[in-house]
Amino acid sequence: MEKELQKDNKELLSQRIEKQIEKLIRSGEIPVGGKLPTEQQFCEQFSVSRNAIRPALKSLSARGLVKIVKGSGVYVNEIDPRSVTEPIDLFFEMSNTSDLILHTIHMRQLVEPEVASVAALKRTTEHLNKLELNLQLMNNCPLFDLDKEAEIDREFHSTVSDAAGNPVVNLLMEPIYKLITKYKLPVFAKSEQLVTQEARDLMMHLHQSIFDAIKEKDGREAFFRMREHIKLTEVNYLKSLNTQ
Amino acid sequence: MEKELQKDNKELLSQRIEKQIEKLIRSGEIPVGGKLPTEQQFCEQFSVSRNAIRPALKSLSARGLVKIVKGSGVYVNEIDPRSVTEPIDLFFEMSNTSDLILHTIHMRQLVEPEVASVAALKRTTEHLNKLELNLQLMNNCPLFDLDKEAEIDREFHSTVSDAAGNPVVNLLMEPIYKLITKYKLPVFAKSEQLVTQEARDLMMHLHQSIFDAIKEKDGREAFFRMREHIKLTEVNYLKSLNTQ
DNA sequence: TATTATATATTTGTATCACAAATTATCTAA
DNA sequence: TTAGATAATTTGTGATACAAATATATAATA
Repeated sequence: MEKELQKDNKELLSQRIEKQIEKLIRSGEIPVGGKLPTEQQFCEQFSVSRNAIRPALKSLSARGLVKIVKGSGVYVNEIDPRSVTEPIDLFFEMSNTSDLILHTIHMRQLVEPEVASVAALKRTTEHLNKLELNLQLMNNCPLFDLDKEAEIDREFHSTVSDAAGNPVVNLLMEPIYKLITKYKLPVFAKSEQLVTQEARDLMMHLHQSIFDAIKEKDGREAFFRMREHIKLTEVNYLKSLNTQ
Repeated sequence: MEKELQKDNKELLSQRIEKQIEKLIRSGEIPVGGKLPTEQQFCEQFSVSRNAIRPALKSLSARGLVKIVKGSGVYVNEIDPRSVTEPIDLFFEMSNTSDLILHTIHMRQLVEPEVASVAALKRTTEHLNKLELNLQLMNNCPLFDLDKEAEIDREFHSTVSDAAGNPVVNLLMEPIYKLITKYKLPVFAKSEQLVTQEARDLMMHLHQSIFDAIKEKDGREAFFRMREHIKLTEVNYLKSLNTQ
């Protein structure tokens, strides 16, 4: 049962084969966890060599559709939610303009206040513990260790999102949180004139007030404190741009 | 100048090579548009065969980091924003549970009213024209052509997002809009009892009112009409689940 | 000189063959 | 029945050759 490969010429053999195999997967013909035909079988079906099959499988593997196990076979992958945003991470990382960062901050302004509000209602004690620990870590973080500060900051917001209990929001916001690390790079490059104890105290105070609201299940309060916090984040970022 | 390959054994040769080459790219050592060494050169540098290099390059290509041009070479890719969400599309497509869809609808409730509000202030006449055309298309869409209706619906919301002028929001919301097509599948599977002219009229009326608000640059009105619309969307989806 | 056409060289894609390495299936012995 | 050894299967890598697309160099022409 040899299969047809529509020859759109200009398209490589391995690419046409990749599309064929992808169809098998996306259509559900081969279920998740199921085993694909062996390279040999594909070779016969498509009447090509392994050198045409292997790049197709490798590409599908890199895209997360299949998992290749040496000595065993190729299996349809259960997609890992944590991996699907990696291309976005890369994109943000490589187009790291101030415009982009401002857009991400604006998106945070859209999403995070509401998220904090929902988190206040749905949070578990585990979330509270994690947030409390986070506040301590921030308190112990050296004033000039901006990388560590940013990482703790990221963790805080990521945890609040998690507490809101919407995995879709989590998934899509994570790449944005990862950018927090980049917020203060201009500051660091410029000088330490903006790295003050007051700025740190203000940030910590806002984190604390957000935490308190979430702890008290006060959604409205959490909403406004978060909005205030992100607004301050934007102001600080703009300030750091201007002093450059 | 042969390069070191730390042998974490268990990890394949081609995978270690892929990481090495990825470093060259992410570090910026080879700039965007720059040309990578040829397969031959890599073979010499790493003292391996082409069969170890080619899968590494193919994987990087599938992940969007490089572009392989037959007869020419391998080049560092300028990442295409439209492609970075493809893994998310696939993930949503393959984990198509009612829970997931509800979560996406909740995210829409978080984001879209604000987006509509901003769109009302920033929209261009091109956006208005596109939206107006969209309303006509919906008006001419047969009542029972649910696929077409969903596609027009998706286009409407996508355009409103675009009008808001935040590419990050656009990028991250697009995978969610693509799911609109799936909303009414349960309905279709069940029966046509929920496919009524009234429901269609109501939806069109809301689209129209959102459009009007955006046209009049009335952000507040756009906000509430959009909120109403998404709320209705959720109600309809829940209804369709219950009748199943 | 500048441009075009031709020829040559370079580079990636595919075909074979061979073997290594990991896994899976089979068989044997206790 | 179970444990261990053996064989078979399957993907990974090496090597060589050639096809196909592109890039470079050369030569011819205006």
